Amino acid sequence: MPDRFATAIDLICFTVVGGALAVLGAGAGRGGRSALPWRLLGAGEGLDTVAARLARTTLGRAPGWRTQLGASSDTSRHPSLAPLSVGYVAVVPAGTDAPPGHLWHRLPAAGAFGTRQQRGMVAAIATLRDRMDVEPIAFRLLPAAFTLGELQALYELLLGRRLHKASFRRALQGAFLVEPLEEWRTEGRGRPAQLYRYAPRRQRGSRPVRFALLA
Amino acid sequence: MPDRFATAIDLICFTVVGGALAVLGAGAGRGGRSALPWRLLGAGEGLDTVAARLARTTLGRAPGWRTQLGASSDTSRHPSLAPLSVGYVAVVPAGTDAPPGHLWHRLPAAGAFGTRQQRGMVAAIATLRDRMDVEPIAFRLLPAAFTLGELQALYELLLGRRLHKASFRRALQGAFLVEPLEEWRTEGRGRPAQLYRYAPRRQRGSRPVRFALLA
DNA sequence: GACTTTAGTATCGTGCGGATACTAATTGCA
DNA sequence: TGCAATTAGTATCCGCACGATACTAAAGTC
Repeated sequence: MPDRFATAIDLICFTVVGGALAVLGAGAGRGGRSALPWRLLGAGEGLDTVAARLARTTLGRAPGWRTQLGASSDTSRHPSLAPLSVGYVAVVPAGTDAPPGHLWHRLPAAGAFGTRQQRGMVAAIATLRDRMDVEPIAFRLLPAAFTLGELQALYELLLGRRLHKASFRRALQGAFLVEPLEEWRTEGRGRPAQLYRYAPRRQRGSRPVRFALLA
Repeated sequence: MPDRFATAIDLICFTVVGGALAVLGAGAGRGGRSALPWRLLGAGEGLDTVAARLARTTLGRAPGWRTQLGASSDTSRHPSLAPLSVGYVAVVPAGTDAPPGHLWHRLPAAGAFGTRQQRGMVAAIATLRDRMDVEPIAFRLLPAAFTLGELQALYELLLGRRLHKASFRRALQGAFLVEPLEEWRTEGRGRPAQLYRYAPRRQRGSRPVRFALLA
């Protein structure tokens, strides 16, 4: 008879709030400790299925993107007391309200979470950064219509460094990922910015561009 | 009382045999089915600890590199009957003998493994390919001393495409990853190739080179 | 000794990415 | 109403990394 373990699914859900990444915390009032949303795995349930349901019921909507981070054995204590946990990252567009009983914690959320969960967040952001060149993570963190300035700012946020405007746009154009709308948005002063939408057309001559390499 | 699950650790261990990747299978005789080495997680054990021990006891030595792939809930049946499994990838240098009761299966090992395990191998190779630019995976798949031709052939094997010799060497030089030995190896006909060893010196001016981008 | 084979290097051209500077369109203010 | 300031977006130039090609070097083979 082998050992058996309770298994928790953790959700690390990011959005953008005021130009910074923010992570969804459950049950925190003012200044108090927060925790990642989680759910125990039930018999006969698949990991991805449970993670998808956890995200959907927590947020009230399906996240724009989601993937598994990996499994960890919690020598330090998981809130559920489960010795095994499987982490999932998800993203929702900027502007998504935190569901009732939850809060967006802008990073670095030094005080709000335990150190174990903060380590998970670091790994989660690394995953976002690693995969954003090949998956539409940045676009899922933005509303359907966005300006190229917002898109670049998001890339800079995830990559942790400034990008060159002309190079960014050249690369973006070469990748055939976005489509301009006949719509402009004026943001205070300055020339209005044209809005774009994510419309990837993988076509002949669309060379793959690794934005992460741009300066 | 939450549901509890037996949990298996799977080991996907690669080496190079005759210019092709090979994966370690347990218990296969001639032509028979093979299975990945695995071990059930015990109470109070950490995932990484168990994976390291599984690799060490299976191979008789610590692998040159190892990392977690992720967790999966086995709707199709795991050999251990555990409903949960956590996969690990590892590599050992070319020339490592298969331990007693095990065999190296050169890829594509179409017949030897079940489809579930073959999917894991595909994911494992994708992980190797994704991380080989930032972790010394290729060097752990080679003996301590190797020729640049062998190194390039290994990169080509993992990336699945030919690389340009001069570009590869230029990039390698710029990365300060290897050090020439005062030793040459003659391989049948042709000029002998100088041997090198992995000796990374992260120093001023060692620009990071993404070999995966080379043609 | 000529040919073949493999290792390794040099040279050149092209194209991408970064710097810089420019145009465009709006707000704020005198 | 016009000018400065601000932000969006583009054009031009240039350096350099990469790929192509051709070369040299050192061994085996006939």
